[in-house]
Amino acid sequence: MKQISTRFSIAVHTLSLIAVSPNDCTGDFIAGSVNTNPVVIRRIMGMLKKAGLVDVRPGVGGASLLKDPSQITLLDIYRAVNVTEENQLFRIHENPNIRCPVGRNIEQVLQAELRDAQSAMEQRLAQTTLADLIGRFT
Amino acid sequence: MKQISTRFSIAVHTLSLIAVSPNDCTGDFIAGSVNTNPVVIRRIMGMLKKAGLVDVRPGVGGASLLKDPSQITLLDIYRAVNVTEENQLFRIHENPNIRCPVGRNIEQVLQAELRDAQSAMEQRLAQTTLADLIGRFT
DNA sequence: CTTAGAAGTAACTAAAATGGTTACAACGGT
DNA sequence: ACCGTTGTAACCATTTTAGTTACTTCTAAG
Repeated sequence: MKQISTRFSIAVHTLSLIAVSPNDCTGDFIAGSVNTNPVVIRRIMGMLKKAGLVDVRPGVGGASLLKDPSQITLLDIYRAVNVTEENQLFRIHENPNIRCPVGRNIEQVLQAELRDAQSAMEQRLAQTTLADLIGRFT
Repeated sequence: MKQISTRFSIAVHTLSLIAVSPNDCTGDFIAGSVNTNPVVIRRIMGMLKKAGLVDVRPGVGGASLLKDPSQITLLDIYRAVNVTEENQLFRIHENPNIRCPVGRNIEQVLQAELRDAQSAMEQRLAQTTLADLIGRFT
């Protein structure tokens, strides 16, 4: 089955690190904690930057949060790294046979259901903030 | 972003067809309504069969539901076609640095949140039955 | 018993997404 | 000016899909 990219969990990890140790958070340092290649971190940092969650300084290095951890939800992070795809968790097969009653209506009927299901997941993500997570890294 | 396979929507389409026209539901007929290759349908039918949702008869052909449409939820179908993967919608990066407080705890903390989010989506899918959908194919 | 039609399945392919990697340009304090 | 860092481009191996061809197996009808 298809799974949601580790970009999401890496982004949460990255933001947690920045929140916990505001100093020394270079891409290489974060990559060391995540245990991956620094370029992977830079790519994700670029998405977080574009989403307005972090400020990254070229040259000198180091990142800082642009919002308080209590104001950043998992949904914010999820949306930041799931680029380019607007809103579609589920795919629906295309071009069903419109001469068939089922084929003619399946897309519209299913889309409403799947949108609701996706929304249920996202609303759950919106309930947890970065601050909530940090509190559990005892 | 990764999306959930069209296997799911095709499976819903397939079961709807079987429920609406219990006769003549051969793989080729279903493939004609879905507008894909018959082998794709046979593969999905095999999964639905293994999940105990349909009975398919080799030789003569034709499929029939093993449960009433009001007893088949979208979650049942979702689970039937998302084979082999047990329960993981989200992936979490592996082998974080355990010498880092964040790296040491991120997996456990995140896993609880993501499980809840996935569960929220699945519970929404469980609220809709095949009978609900069929009623909308006017 | 034979045959036609259908399911079951293996094997191959193209396309897309992912995550890792190397390489290099651009930037900015010290 | 230098050094460490960010920002990207380019490339690659792996995985997942979904479509396709081809072949075997099965069952009912003739």
